[in-house]
Amino acid sequence: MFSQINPQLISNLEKLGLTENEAKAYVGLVSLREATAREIHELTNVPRAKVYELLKVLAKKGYLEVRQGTPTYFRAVDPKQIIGKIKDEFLDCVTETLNQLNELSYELPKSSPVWCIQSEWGIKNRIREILAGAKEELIIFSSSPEYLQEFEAELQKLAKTCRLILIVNELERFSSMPFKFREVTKEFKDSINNIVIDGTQYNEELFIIADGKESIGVHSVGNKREAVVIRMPIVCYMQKLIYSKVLEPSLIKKDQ
Amino acid sequence: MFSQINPQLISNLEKLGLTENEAKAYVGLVSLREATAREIHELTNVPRAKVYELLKVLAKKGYLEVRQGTPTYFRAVDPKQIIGKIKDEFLDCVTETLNQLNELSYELPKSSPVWCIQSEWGIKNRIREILAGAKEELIIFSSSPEYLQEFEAELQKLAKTCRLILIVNELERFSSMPFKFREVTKEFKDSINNIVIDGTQYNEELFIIADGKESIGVHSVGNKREAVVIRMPIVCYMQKLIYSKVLEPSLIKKDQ
DNA sequence: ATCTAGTGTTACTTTAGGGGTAACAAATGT
DNA sequence: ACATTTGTTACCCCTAAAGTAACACTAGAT
Repeated sequence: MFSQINPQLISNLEKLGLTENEAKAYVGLVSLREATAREIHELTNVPRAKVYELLKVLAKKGYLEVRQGTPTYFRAVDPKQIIGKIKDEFLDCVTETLNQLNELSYELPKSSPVWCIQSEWGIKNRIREILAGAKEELIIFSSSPEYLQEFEAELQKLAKTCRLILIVNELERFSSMPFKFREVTKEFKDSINNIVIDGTQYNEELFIIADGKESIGVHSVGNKREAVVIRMPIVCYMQKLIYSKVLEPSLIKKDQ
Repeated sequence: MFSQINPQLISNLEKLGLTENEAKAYVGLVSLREATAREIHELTNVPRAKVYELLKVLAKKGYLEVRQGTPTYFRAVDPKQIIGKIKDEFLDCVTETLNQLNELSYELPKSSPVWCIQSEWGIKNRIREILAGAKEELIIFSSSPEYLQEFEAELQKLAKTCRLILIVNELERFSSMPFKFREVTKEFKDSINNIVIDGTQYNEELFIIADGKESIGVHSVGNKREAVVIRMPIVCYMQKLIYSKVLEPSLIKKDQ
């Protein structure tokens, strides 16, 4: 009674493959250490009638031990063992699945010209992929220090192997990062600040051009982020051109 | 068409948290690399109407990228990334869950006298636990070399630190294992061979007594295995006595 | 021995999520 | 202008899991 069950724990166990009631019963039993069906029911509010079958299932899975009798007593197996078992089985499944998927997809040609990515994780993932693939030149425009910072490690590595051109909208806000930044023209800065199309406001946060053939633009629409990957060489050359005009003339690198 | 979808792969992906249709759609897209909703539908037989929402969900999860248009094109993200992400999230969940469970259960007192274990895995687990806890003496009866063999490694370690008494029903069948075995009396051998209670046949496969205070008996009922753990010192002393009478008199160790 | 409270089982209802089908508006192509 | 395809919506169906209620059986109490 005093120790109310942690709903977060229940939902975690559900992610590990138990049903809600199974999770509740197991947690109840771990709390009580050793108990009858009724005691578990009273602690967890799982219908008493259900507790019996649940415990049977859990016993068959090896999650608990049984002492026959009236009433029957149950005892939880050490969670470390149980969770360890679940983990091992899951990891086996992971490697097998990956192998099976790889049989289907020889290697990804990354063929197509324009792609839109809608998941936060997918965007970061793709950015890292592009950074990892950059060989010679990397042009980056950023208006969000926080977001850029997430890739600081990768960028520092890249700084050794290829030409890094970092363009930002306000120098001061990026002063904490150990890179040489350039600033865009005021004109450009104002024009990019808040783009509104069809009533929705776009906010360009990051733009990367790698080796003049691959680009990714990240912008937020409302509170959602979205990214567009463009792989057509022509488009990227064009965009390179734009960015070279976007910089304050005095800051343009000569050898570019 | 030619590359029929591997149902094993689908069920694996389901274990990793996708629904059946999500799995099919994803596998279809990985196979096609880049495709429209219709193409995925034709390859996987997932109703076309469903494909759209499925792909939306998968895109939001970051499993694929989108090229807007009519028709909209979809592209699978490298499975290594996706499965890796799923794995990481799962492992996070595992450690969090374990911590939460451990907050509930300080340490398991393993108090109670008699417990029954019904899962194959749970039995082996408990046997190893008992072996690990043995300090001085270990009496083991086995009638199944295959089963005993599973614990060969543990037993070899134990042989150095405590008195190992291995009793078997037929010496020849255990000749492949590097231990000194003793044989039971014919009388006992016959009596234990096939015990029938209430029409069901019990087959005692393994019996362990550790330090005269903890015992586990494993027997098969029909094709199912079951184990009984007994932790009452009295019972175990009694059983030790029985086993000392069970051995051929000539084989009894003097200092026992 | 009888009564009663608690144990264990069974059958039924409800609910939610996933899957399948059909119909339709919008977009595209002829 | 028409036919086809795309993308969306509204349904139905089925199942797994959760919740409910009733009942036979046991064990202890009187």
